Amino acid sequence: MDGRRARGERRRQAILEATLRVIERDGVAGVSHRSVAREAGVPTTSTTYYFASLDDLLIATLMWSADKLAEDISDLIVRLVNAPNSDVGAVTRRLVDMVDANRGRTMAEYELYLLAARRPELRPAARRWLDLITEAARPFDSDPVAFRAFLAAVDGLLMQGLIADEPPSVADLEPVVSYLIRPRQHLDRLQGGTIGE
Amino acid sequence: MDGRRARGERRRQAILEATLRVIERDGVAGVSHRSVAREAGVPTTSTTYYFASLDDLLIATLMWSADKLAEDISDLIVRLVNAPNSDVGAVTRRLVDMVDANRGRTMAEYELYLLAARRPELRPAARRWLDLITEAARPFDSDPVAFRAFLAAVDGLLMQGLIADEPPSVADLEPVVSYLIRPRQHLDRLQGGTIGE
DNA sequence: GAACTGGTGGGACGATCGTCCCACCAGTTC
DNA sequence: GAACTGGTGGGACGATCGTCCCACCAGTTC
Repeated sequence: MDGRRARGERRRQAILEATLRVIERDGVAGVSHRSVAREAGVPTTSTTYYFASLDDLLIATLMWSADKLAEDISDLIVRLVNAPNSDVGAVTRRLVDMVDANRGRTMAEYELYLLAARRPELRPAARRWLDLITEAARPFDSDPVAFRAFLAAVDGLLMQGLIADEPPSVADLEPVVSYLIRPRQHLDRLQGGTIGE
Repeated sequence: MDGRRARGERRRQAILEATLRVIERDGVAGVSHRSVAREAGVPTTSTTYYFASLDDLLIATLMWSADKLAEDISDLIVRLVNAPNSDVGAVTRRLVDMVDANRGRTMAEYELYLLAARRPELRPAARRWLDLITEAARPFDSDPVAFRAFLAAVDGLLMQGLIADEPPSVADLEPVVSYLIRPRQHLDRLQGGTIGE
């Protein structure tokens, strides 16, 4: 193994990670060769050495980041699909975590969405988690329509959580998540309850 | 009325409209004093005359745009809440329209979301339509949890529609929208159906 | 019609940007 | 150890950026 190549590969990775940190902190707008180089502690020319253009750097970073996140999230959802009665709380806690502790990460993800809306080549990366989950859930899923609604609502809850004055709590989100996962149970409970429709 | 002021007000408005066109076409990243001035057909200095900084221009544009959109959308949803059995199709068509014919407009709206996630002063504008609808729907709404799920899913369907390879059709979305609006009916139909759970 | 004032628009400033050039270093190959 | 090669990093280029200065125009006020 060529030691030069190995160190090069490490530096390339360091640049990707630095770029993601810049995006989390300042958004895609804050990414420039110089800002990334400063963050990574490398000379300005390194970023052009490893990535043909700033655009390439941005795309590489967002794809890499989306890949990490997709595997991360889909694990959670697949587990849920396999055992829907197990733990609504786990999903809710994960969502809260994404708009609170991992807020920067989630914003970066939606920066990617928006970029992908304008650039077709980024769309597969942006849809990665949706595709993974949909594929994994297919054999277990008896109600694809309700499942699509659930996936859409997850995106919406996250986006709306990002623009709330303060991040929603588990108690805020749990009823909604529970309804989305077990709608029948929710509706039955409501019917036996008060107002009705 | 001072004719100078009147013309000034018109030019101010023209700058706002030009800025929105630039955002729709190239995103927030494409907005600069020069690009907006070129789009509006005014000298570069006009934009700084009417807006103290580029940031002010951006914020003013997004707030104005969000206001327009909020009233537009909330009309539709309020009508729906008042008569839920009337026309699921109207809502679906509106959603399809937002990711197809009015795609640029919708992307601009989500640029605002993302900016608002980073800047608290923009959040009221970004939440405008959510707040309007929630307020208007309150007296008629017997299931706030399902309603929140519906609103989240609308955001998610729009975002996911923007990153689809081609915009979803009415036929694609109608089942999901129908389920979100009349979940009980959907579930009952499913139970009498095939696989069941 | 003179003084005032809201708006106009050309031109410039320093800063930052993406990108490239090029001399050089440090491992690798033979 | 000489030739090669992957990577390094300082420095510069033209372009574009936000913002400001300032002479001026055109309605308004008296």
